[in-house]
Amino acid sequence: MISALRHLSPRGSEAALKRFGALADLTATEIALVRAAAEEVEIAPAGTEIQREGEPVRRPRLILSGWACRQRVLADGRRQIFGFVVAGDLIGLSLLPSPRGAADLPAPGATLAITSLVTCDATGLRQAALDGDQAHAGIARALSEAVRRERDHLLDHVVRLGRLTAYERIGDLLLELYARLSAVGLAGGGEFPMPLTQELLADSLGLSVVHLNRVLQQYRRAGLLTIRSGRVTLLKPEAVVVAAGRSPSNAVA
Amino acid sequence: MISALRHLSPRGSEAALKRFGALADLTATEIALVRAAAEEVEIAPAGTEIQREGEPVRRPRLILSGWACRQRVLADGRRQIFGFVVAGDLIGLSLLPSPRGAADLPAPGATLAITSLVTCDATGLRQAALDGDQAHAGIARALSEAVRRERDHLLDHVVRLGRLTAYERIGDLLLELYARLSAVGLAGGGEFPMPLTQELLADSLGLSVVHLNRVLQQYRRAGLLTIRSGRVTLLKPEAVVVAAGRSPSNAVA
DNA sequence: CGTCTCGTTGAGCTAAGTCAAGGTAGGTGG
DNA sequence: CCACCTACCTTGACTTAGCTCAACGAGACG
Repeated sequence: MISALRHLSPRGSEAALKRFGALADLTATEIALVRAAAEEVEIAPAGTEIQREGEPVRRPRLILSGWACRQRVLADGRRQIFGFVVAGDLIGLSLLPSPRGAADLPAPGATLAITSLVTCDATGLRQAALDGDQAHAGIARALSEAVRRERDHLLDHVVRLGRLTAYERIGDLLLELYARLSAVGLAGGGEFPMPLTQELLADSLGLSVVHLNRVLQQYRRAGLLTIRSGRVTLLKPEAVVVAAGRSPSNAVA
Repeated sequence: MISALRHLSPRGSEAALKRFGALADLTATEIALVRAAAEEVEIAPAGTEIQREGEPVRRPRLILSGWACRQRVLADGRRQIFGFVVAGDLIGLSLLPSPRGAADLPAPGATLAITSLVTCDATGLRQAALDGDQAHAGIARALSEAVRRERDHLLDHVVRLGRLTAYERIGDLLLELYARLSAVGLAGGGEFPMPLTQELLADSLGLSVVHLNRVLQQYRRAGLLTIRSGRVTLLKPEAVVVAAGRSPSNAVA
């Protein structure tokens, strides 16, 4: 199931590495450490279940390129997606101490590769962060920051699902993705790649595919944005911010 | 705002301490450490905002008795509650390394005392967990476990909001509360105290108060449970499990 | 004996879901 | 090159879960 090929010399992972470094100031030594970790990559084809729910958590990995999502599937087939993972994000990372005991716990959700996914092992980075060595303080800060952001995204998602309308939810999620992809250099000028099917978006936003489609039409007809051939174009980003019901101050976050 | 009285010799906190100890096996020394931390308590009256959103995170605290909730309020007044906190739970705890930098970050949500809330400072416990001393391994495991459970509850909440019907959401939340309170000895025989108003429940479950009320009627009329004078009674717990759409295996979790 | 908070109920409305039928584009095999 | 999948998107018609507005009841409290 985790059919993975191993390669050397990854391509196209520069952005992810740069973004990881942007989480905190890193020393030259630390940067070298990160690059070394990214030397040996694993490629998972689209559709692969990187992590199965309930099975022991795998070692932490840094995404170098591609998209994944964390999800849970109910007994009757209903699915809820917790969030999406893009280049520069980490999966399976917990900065809890106690190396033993903390691992081998059942995963609270599955992780699914949406596109072909290139990752590298982040176990070394995690250990560097936890060894208390002052020389690795930057790595520690970067990983803390990554964990913190993941948690914040989850809280945002709870608000979306609980208290935003379908129209607001969509705008809000697209703005989050735009901001996150911009940080990795994968978005700019209001555009970004969008490999997510409407089914994935619907299962993330707690909507039916049909309704999601109709609400997207509203955005399209209002001239606020378009989604075509795997790309999102925010034609009027400020208007989308308003549509999402965000306060202007919260806009860029 | 954080009008807090300081007392010694807390009363009624035994259950919370016992439950904290149940998160992991603790040595006698560790138990003494926890008891020492619980010597000096802070009492926040109901309605107090223990932690304001956006303000620097306060030092971690262990709840000895009372209820609180973590929430976010939107610009137009809509509110989303992320979850409830009861005796034995921790608030403001992050086990990230880097003592500096990790603190002073803006809180991603507010924490509100629902009832009068008795807490004690958990900074010492946190430090004991992070100092790497083998003598504190139990504390470290207990805190990791607490963080892990909090995250799992949040994921459950996302599923509730995104993919469960109102009827299922209510049953599911009540079952979670029942399980958690049972662990502290505050619930048993299908009964537990319920200081939450219908407004709090509604803002947690992403429903309107009116609709929440009506769905509660359904449960009541079906003879599955009652909520009266601050107490929930699960008359047919197994039937509630079914109503919540949980698989039997997942029932007790 | 007002007033306040909380719970309850009715009436009517709307956001969102379901069911069902096409449409489009890329991919594969004859 | 065409014929045929298959996965995904789109649209229409209809149903329903959940919301809003509004009124009222009951207990708590000064």
